[in-house]
Amino acid sequence: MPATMSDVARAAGVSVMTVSNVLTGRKRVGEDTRRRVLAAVDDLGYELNLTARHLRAGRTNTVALVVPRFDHAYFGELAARLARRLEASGRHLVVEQSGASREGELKALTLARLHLYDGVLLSVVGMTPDDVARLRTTVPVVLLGEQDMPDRFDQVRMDNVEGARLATAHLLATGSRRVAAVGGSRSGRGMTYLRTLGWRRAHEEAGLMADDALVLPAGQSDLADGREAVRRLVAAGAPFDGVFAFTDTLATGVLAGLAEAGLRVPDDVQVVGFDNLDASEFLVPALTTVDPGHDAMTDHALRLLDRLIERAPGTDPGTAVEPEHVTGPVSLAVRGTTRHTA
Amino acid sequence: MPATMSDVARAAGVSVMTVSNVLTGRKRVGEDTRRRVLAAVDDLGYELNLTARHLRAGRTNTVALVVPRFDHAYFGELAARLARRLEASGRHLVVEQSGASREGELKALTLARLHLYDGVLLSVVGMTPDDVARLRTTVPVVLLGEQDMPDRFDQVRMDNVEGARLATAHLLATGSRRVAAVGGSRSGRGMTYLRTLGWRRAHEEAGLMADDALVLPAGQSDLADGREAVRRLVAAGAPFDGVFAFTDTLATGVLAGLAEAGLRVPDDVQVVGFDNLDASEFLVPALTTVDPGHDAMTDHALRLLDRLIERAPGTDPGTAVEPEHVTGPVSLAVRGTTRHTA
DNA sequence: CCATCGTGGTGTATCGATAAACCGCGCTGG
DNA sequence: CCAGCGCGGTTTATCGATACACCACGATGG
Repeated sequence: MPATMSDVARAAGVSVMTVSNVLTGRKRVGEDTRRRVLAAVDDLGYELNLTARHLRAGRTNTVALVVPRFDHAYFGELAARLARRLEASGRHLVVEQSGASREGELKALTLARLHLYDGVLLSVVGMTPDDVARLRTTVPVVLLGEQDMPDRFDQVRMDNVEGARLATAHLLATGSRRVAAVGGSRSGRGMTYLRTLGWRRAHEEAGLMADDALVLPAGQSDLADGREAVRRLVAAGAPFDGVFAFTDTLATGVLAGLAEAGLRVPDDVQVVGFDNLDASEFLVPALTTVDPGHDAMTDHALRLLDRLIERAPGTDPGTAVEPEHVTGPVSLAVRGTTRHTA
Repeated sequence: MPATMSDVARAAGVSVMTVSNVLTGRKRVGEDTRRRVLAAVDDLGYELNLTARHLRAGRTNTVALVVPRFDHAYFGELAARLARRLEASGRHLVVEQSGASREGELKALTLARLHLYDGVLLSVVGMTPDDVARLRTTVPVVLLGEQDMPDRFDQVRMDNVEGARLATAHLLATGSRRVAAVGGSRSGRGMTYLRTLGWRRAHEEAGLMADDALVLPAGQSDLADGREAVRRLVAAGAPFDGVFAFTDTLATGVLAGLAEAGLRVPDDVQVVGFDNLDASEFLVPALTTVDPGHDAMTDHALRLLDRLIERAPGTDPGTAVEPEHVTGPVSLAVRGTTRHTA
């Protein structure tokens, strides 16, 4: 039975409102009364109930980040960056998991869990643009999706096609001729499709033919999938001298697979990843990878979210801000898994 | 202006309570009325306000995990495991970050409490036993700390000393004679101290002398710290033929440092980590590491938390459950960074 | 033939904090 | 001499959902 505000009020011989005022400092309170209240608070071990405050005030100073999975390094780093920024503005980040499934994401959204937060950053993976379009929520939401989502929402994306093109072009420019696309897929609209597109485009630009047999899909376990992809390539006897792995985690698995197969990196096979995770620089050899401009994306996401949150009080549909779709700048971090020349 | 329950009630021509009953299914409602209500809900795009429900019900079906940092693989994996278990019992996990500092942990705990989570799993790092002892909380809390905390709280720990002893003993048994302790510290009570203790103990048991000069502290950035430790060892010209890194992340950095220095693993230098992260198996060579019995720890933590949550309604101090301190079983996952024989 | 029960609903108090209105009181200025 | 005001509070209404008591009405049973 936690102490409530009126317990404190009674103990201090004042009204609840006075206790509230002392605690929030929103109104002047006599020094004497103030001390009595604080003493009572201390005495009863009282703690403010944020739920109640939220109900009344409509603000939580808390932003949620909904990610597909807790155990993906990319999202961990994303969360850390966001938390740092939010902390600076006196706010708070909590992370929730959607389970990387369409159902999970929908549940995370419709379950009205959203109302617990001032705003939500939603990493869309499983949901289709249609699902998103159907969302009826009044809570400020910014999508961190990979694919292009309906205009109704703000969205921050990576430039998947360009990043993939950069990665593949670099492999081709440094001498690789048969570049596998690990994590790719020939259909859909998601990240995998877009990066496959970039991979294809780089081939075209180099006047080369992309071989669809080198497109290897990934499943749920990136590390194992990356290794498995190499195993399959080797088993199939398909010649390959380069790998564009669609995430750094997949690339890590790929490196393991190559080592297992006795293939040297970058001498026999060059490898490029995507994400530029903290750990990638420390792999042996250090991973060449696409840097999706983390900081720029973080900045954009928070700017868009704040814009929505500011507007919230009025919520005048007339003055509705025009949703923005921004795309981060990509670049290539060249390291040890690729050669410097052909 | 989001639609409220009474908006729905008005639209459907029923009372608020009936709407509530339809939505929660807690009471029987006539099929006809039910349909009208659902239609109105759909029509107005109504979303349940969890904040209000929580305020009234006093339950959230949500458990919070407070970790030092979002961007540490260990905590990501921990969160994923916990979420999986909680999901199975119809509950929900949210993750918060404390910033690895004493203040951060205290603040996070306060916030967590205020948010009316049903329970909190707190990864203690910065707080001292004294801080913990001072905590006055009515919310179910289970500590996931490294060091031993006051009896008043349930706590799940790794067997740090034994794990470190195992790791070091393995290095010594397979021929290493000068084993660096990367991430170690000669004082304090925390994880670093305990693992240093295990490192020392293994030496004693082998009748060898542990050299304090081989204890290298780590800072905030494990990956860089691991690499830096090797650089320092090499620069100092201190001979060493084994490394016990206090986390797998440090070990990853160590491997990078060794590669940079042209030292072969495991031929010139053997390496053992601690944590058995998912990625560790995929490093090249695959990392030998201490497995802290993740599943057992998860099970224990949730069992203890549930016990506290069950008891919560009554909260009779007389029937208070006796707090438990459990320690997970550690074992060694032997892989490629160590040899099989001396 | 009346007491009892089940069905499908309604009314009201309540969770804890807070915004806004209000209220004595002593002081000041015109 | 009185309107006006700053100070230090108190009262009241409210946020949105839900627990609980209650009620009308028809069916059931002994």
